[in-house]
Amino acid sequence: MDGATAGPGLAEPFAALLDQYRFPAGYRRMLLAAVDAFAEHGFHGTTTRDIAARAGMSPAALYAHFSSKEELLHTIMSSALDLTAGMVSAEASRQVSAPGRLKAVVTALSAWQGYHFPVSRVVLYQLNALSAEHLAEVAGKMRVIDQTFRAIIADGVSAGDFTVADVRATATATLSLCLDVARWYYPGYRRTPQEIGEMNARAALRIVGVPEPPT
Amino acid sequence: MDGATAGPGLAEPFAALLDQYRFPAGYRRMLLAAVDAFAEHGFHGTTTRDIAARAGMSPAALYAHFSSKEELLHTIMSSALDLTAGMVSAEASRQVSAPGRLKAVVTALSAWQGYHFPVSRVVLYQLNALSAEHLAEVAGKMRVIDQTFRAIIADGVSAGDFTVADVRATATATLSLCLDVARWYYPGYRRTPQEIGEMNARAALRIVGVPEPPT
DNA sequence: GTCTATACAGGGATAGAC
DNA sequence: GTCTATCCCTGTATAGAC
Repeated sequence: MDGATAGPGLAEPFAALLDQYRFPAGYRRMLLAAVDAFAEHGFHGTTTRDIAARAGMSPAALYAHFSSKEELLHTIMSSALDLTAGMVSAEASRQVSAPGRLKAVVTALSAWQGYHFPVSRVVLYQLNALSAEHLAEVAGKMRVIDQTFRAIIADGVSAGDFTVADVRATATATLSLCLDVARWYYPGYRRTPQEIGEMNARAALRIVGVPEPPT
Repeated sequence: MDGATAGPGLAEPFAALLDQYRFPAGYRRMLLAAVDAFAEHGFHGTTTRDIAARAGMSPAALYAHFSSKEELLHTIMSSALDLTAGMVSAEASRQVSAPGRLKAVVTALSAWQGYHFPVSRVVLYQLNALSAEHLAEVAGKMRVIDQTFRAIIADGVSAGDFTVADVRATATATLSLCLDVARWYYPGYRRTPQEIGEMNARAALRIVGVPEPPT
């Protein structure tokens, strides 16, 4: 339980994205400290004292901003998923062809999972620490991303670009490529998140039966 | 924290595999109860009282078999990984060609991750609850599986069967397909673990540039 | 909105009988 | 090897001052 006191932390790239929310300073410090702590030790393995110490504040300061540790977790997941889903939707609409859209979303989401691996780990692996209500809400946000993948693959099949036996299963497989990056990626890995994204896009296109990527 | 008292639990398929270890009855019940509890709530979210209740024993009975909760976790991971790595090696040696071996290991490992999803979740997502020594040992066992995948892909490239840009990255991608099954699979899913394995094998072969699976 | 101090429940582990 | 009883620390959350 070392935990760097204050300082940026591994969630620094995520911090930049939070700017658009205009959160109060203390609230924001606490939130980012919690992302790093939850990613390292999990929700139940993290104490409110640890979060507060990383944020450079007293344990009680947490409750000026959040009613409970669980609400803090929910805020992290909810904002992270809004940003992720928005990014995926934006990437999907930057191209028209199904191969172009699949390449764009797999590249971007894979890179995102590496670049933002602390918060992505929290989102993927701390779901069952949420209350039933919060879990249902968060699961709904995740479903939006899944449906984007399904729609792209279904379109590619309709257009005759893709050859797949099962649209839903293929969406799951291509999503697995992207999401699993958050599990194994670590800073200093020999490839950048962007490079990982490009290789995964190539793999995803092969999975749907497109041997060479579109330009 | 409901938790079915005693009874088989979702780790029942794993229980059958443990027979070869000839563990004492109480030890075995405690171990299986812990698999279900850790898979549901995580290591830190599980109490020794919860484990004992699921096993139908008193909290103190745990310490007749394990010196600590962490040692119990380590025992689960270590035995599960031995069984998994053994299964993967056996599948890899049942075929001679690289395409045949890749198909065999991806099918078997994907099905395994679905069939044994509780223990697989514990192995994949509770690693940082281990002591440094235990983590190093467990990571070594995981590396064996990764190297099996790398060897198959390298062989396929050498033999001219596969066309990949990066052997290690391709091993990671095909492994992601298999391992991520443990994250999203749930009992009652519309496809059986075996069917998931077969679809993932098809996807993995496409990733390495084999358009149609070998028979 | 931040602090110090603290209430109070919960959890890992042990003692000692059977 | 299993039980009952319990120790004692840790952790979430609150009270109340500034």
